[in-house]
This record gives sequence, C-alpha cells and structure tokens, in this order.
Amino acid sequence: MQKQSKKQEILDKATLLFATKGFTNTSMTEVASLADIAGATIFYHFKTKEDLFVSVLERVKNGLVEAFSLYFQEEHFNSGLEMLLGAVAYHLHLAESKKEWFLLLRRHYTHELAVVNPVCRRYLEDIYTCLVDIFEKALSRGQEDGSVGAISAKKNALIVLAMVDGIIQMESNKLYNAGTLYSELLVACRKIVENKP
Amino acid sequence: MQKQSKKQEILDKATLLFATKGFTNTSMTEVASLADIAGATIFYHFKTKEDLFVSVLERVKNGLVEAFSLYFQEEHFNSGLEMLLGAVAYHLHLAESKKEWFLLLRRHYTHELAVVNPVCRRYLEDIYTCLVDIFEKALSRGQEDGSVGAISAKKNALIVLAMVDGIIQMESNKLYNAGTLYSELLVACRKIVENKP
DNA sequence: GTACTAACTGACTGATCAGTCAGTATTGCA
DNA sequence: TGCAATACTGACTGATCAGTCAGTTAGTAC
Repeated sequence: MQKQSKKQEILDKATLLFATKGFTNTSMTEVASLADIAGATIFYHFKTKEDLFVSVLERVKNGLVEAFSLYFQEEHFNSGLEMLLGAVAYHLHLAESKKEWFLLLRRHYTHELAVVNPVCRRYLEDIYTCLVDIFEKALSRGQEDGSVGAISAKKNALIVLAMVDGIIQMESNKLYNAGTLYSELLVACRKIVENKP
Repeated sequence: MQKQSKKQEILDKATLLFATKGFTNTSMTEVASLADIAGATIFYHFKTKEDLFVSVLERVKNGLVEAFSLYFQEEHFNSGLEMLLGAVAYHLHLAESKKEWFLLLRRHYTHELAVVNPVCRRYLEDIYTCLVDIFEKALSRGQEDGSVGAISAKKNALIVLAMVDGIIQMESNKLYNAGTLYSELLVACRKIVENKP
C-alpha cells in the first residue's frame, strides 16, 4: 500500500501546486519535497512534467464528473427552474470546497496545452460538456414543465456558466468579496430564464 | 525621437508577449529580439522584469480608462438601462479590438503581483473601479429614470461585470464560439436589471 | 536462503534565464 | 569642433530546472 500511496501523494501535491502556482512556476523538486520523496522518483511514475500535469487533470475531471453525478442522484427538484438554480448553487459550493479543481481549470496552461495535447483537450472537453449539459438539461426540462421561458437552452446554459465562472473568478482574484453575491447571482439566473406569465 | 521609440517598442512587444504567453514564459531575450534590440538594452530602460511588467500594466490602465472615457463623452443614452447595455456592448467590443489588454488582466501573475506590489495593485484597482463604476452609474441613473428596477446597483454592477468577463474568457479559451452569445448576453442583462411593470 | 522485479534514490548534465558590467555609439549643446 | 550625457551593446555569471542514469532498497515467489 505504501507503493501506491507515493504516486497518489505526488498527484495530491502536484494538484495543489499546479493549481496555486501554475505549471511553469511549479518545479518538480518542489513537488518532490512536499511529497517527501527524492526528485527522481517522480520521473519513475510520470514520464515528463507535462505527463504529470495531464494525470492531475484526469483526476480533477473524474472528481468533478463524479461529484455532479452524485449530487443529481440524491437531489430531486420540482421543476427545471429549481434544478437549474440547484445546479448553480452546487457549482458555487464545489468551487469553494474544491478550490484547486477550479483554479486548475482557469489556469492558462491548461487551455494552452489542450491545443496541442489531445488527451488534455479530451479531459477539458469532458469537464465543460459535463458542466454545460447539466444547465442545458435543466433548462430543457424547465421548458417542458413551463417553469422556463422560450429561450435557447444551449445558449442560455452557456450564459449561466459564464456568469457563474465569472463570479468564481472574481472571488478567487479577491477583487471584491464576491461571496456576498451568491444570492444576487441566483436571483439573476432566475430572471434570465424564468417563464414570464 | 529614436530614443523614445525604442522604449515604446519594448513596451509594445512586452505587452503582446506578457498577454499571450504570461510573465514567466516570456523571456527578456525574446522581448529584445522582437523589439530588435540587444538584450541588455531593456535593463537600461527598466530596472527589472517585474518593473517592465508594471509599466506594461500602467499603459493598459491608461488605455482602458481613456477608451471608456472617450466613449461616454461621445455617446448619449435615453435611459440608464440603455446606458448599461451600451457599456456592456462597448466592453465586449474593446475585448475584441484590444485582446492583449484583457488577456493581461486575466493573467494570474497580474493578480499575484498585485498582492505584494502596491503599484501593481493600484493600477489593477483603478481598472476595476473604472469598469464597475460605469455599470453602477448606469444602474443608478436607470433607477432614477425608472428603466431599472429596485435592485442593489453595486451588487448588480458586479454581477454584470462577472457575466461579461465570463463570456470574454469563454471566447478567449475558445471553448465555444462565445461570439455568437453577445446578443443573448444583452438580453440577459436587460432581464436582470430592467424595471418590471 | 536465492532470484527476480518493482520502487526508489543521489549525483549529475545541459539548457535557459534574469541581471551585471565595462565599454562603445549617438545625441545635444557650447 | 569638442565635451558631456544619454542610449545602447556583447560578453559574462550564478542560479534554477527538467530530465537521465547507474545503482540501491524493498517486496515476492520459489
């Protein structure tokens, strides 16, 4: 069990460092010293630094997809509108409890690597597909049950995602205490999509 | 005139590189070769790499503040609501015509430096104050003329900024062709703030 | 025990980079 | 023209870092 836990330890520390300091500013030596192993050990488990990064992204993808899947298995909603607001609220909750995940997703390197590395691109697409699909399904369901107006589900799912992402970014940049905006954000989402009588 | 233009040339190329590749991934050698000067010349005009970055940010700040100030000197609006939508549209327009400015603002290094470098923090605060104030003033005016509902101008200005920023980020990450979302974005803004009869 | 494999390590390398410095070219002015 | 300041440069340095490699340790099967 010690063997496997070393690799996990590397992935844990690398996730933290890549998320908070970025790819270039994180040295393999630093990851190794945090994980309490020799520098060369990382290269036994991971071919290159890029390979380590992709493995970190894979774990984040799995974590995110699983978290949302669990949430929607347990929660049930009376309408599509409530489902959308629930999804937004859970998204905000996750962004606080799993800060590293969302920091990593917002790192420029992640997106730059996705352009040239198909595996990385795949993981990133999976993540965003997961996030958008949830909003889109909620909107479609809301249009069936009458809680959501006659708008493009796809486009407005993206608008809502952009809004939530913008707030999370504001929060993480400590520009304003965006945490106090959560209730206004939900009100705004409701206004955008709800079916007007 | 040649003397001054070399310094400007350095700032021009540094802006481009810092914005597109980030601080750490931009080498002084690269800036110098793009600006067609010897590597050491940069250190004659700028004490350190960080100093160069702050000077770049200063120019971006001045450009942004001036651009918005010019726009609102020339444009006039029939209501606060229209002013808000105009500001949002102009924000989106600037984000396309001056991509480097907004890329630089979204770079993590910019925000990390702001934590430890007071001059950098000042410039960043000036920029965001400028952006938020425009939205806030439009909302306040709209509440006076009745086009905007009874909502918190400050908080909803931040919500709108987060939404616009989120769309710009989506666009620059090439996740979805977010450019097709501009009209939906304006509709969404209107729904959030307008005074319901 | 022995033999074999997987996990791990310390010492090293070549490349890159920010910043220095001693000196050269260019400019502006008397 | 000469002189001083300003602008610019090439050659260098010390530090850092990803990745290599030859070798050691730990685990497992017989």
